[in-house]
Amino acid sequence: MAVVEALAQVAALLADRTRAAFCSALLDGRAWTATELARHAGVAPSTASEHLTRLVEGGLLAEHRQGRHRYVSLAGPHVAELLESMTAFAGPGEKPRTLRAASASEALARGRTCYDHLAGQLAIALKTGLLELGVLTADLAVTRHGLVWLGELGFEPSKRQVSRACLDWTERVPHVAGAAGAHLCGEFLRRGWVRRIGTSRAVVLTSRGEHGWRDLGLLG
Amino acid sequence: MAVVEALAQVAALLADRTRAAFCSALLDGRAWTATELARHAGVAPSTASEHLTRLVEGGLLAEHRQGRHRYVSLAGPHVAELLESMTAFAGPGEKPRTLRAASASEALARGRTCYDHLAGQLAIALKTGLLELGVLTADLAVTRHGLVWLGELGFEPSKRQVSRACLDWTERVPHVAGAAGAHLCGEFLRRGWVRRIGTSRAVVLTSRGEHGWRDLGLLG
DNA sequence: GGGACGGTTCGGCGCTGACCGAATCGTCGC
DNA sequence: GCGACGATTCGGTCAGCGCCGAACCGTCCC
Repeated sequence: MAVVEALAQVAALLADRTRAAFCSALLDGRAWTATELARHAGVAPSTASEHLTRLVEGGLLAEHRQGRHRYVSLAGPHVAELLESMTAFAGPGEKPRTLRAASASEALARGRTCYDHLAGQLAIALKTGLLELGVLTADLAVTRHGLVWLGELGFEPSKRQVSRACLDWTERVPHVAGAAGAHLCGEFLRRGWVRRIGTSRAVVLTSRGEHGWRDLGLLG
Repeated sequence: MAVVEALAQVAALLADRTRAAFCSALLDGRAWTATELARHAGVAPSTASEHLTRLVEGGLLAEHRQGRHRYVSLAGPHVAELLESMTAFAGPGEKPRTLRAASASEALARGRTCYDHLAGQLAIALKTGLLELGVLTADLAVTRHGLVWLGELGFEPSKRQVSRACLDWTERVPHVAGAAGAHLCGEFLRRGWVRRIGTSRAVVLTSRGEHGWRDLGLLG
């Protein structure tokens, strides 16, 4: 019964609109200040402060104080995976109403970061390429050959699970998370192959990136 | 922002102690009547009825009316996976207080069903055996050889994902879910190799089952 | 030092929702 | 038909919590 209690508690943390908005914003993998989140969610700073305290105590967020700022971020990849799987379950939802909202959600569907890896159509394209190259199996496990291939891109195995399926909530099929997904995303950003759009989670494949992917055999 | 709304709504469904208890009970994969669940959770039948309606409308449960009974069950494997991943996140929780609770939770830790597949120490033993036989890779994907092996046990691939890692909330490591996990569990129950303890989710490996597992090379 | 600003604490308001009991409906079995 | 029983509806109560504004604390910068 203690387990039930714990389940209800973690669910309660996300059951509030404002806290859910905080977590959703933090899915971009970066650290936000308390005020930024308050403005983002449209609540008073005092309200945001209390919510953040609860989320940190609940283990969903990590905080890190610096001078007069309180930076918060997701407590780890496991939190991101939990959030994505819940969002995927919650489903596509209804269509956006305004033109502004429509173009924003379209950009997100095209490509975005999901904590530390890629998501959206871009991630599915990447997965397809990796499948064709024989880096991944159909169940998204990395093959022996795949490990060599990843190694050439600077990947080094750690104690973290190499590959992990993460259900994409816009495409409704799994994309690649785990250590490999995180490494690829980081490498693409570092090389300028993938670039963030403004300050949002949305990303695009640059023309340099398209070139790079083609050279690696990921496209076509 | 519609996505945030949906996330909060599905979380709110599980944020209540009673509803969480319902879902947790239904993780045994069977259908329960409304009254059974009410008694199980210690609430009035009227209260249970309202909760069930909300859970069904939210897509978490499926109902199926028969005469004067209302049977409910989890809406599918995706719900079970969501519940297990949330429970795994919520963590081991504190120790049980009473002797009765302790022995019950010990039985659950030893072996249980998780919707349609095995969980607990028994599932980890199974996973270890499957790894040694080369049926699975370290990332829990089924190998080509594994498909043949499973086929000899009557497994036929469908459109459902063959293998899927499901985080075990007592053992804190992944066990095997997906179509393969479900088939093995069903087959073991059918053969009498694994038996339910009373009416709970807990299961044990029978002596016949131990024999069978040894013959298959799963033990030792 | 003094002002600006990020963050927190506290008191109070208002709404949501979880719960029960009583009444009612439908089904089953005698 | 009649009683038993599972399930539902409805009205009413009560606790919990999300929100804000005001006051306050620390840090930064001039």
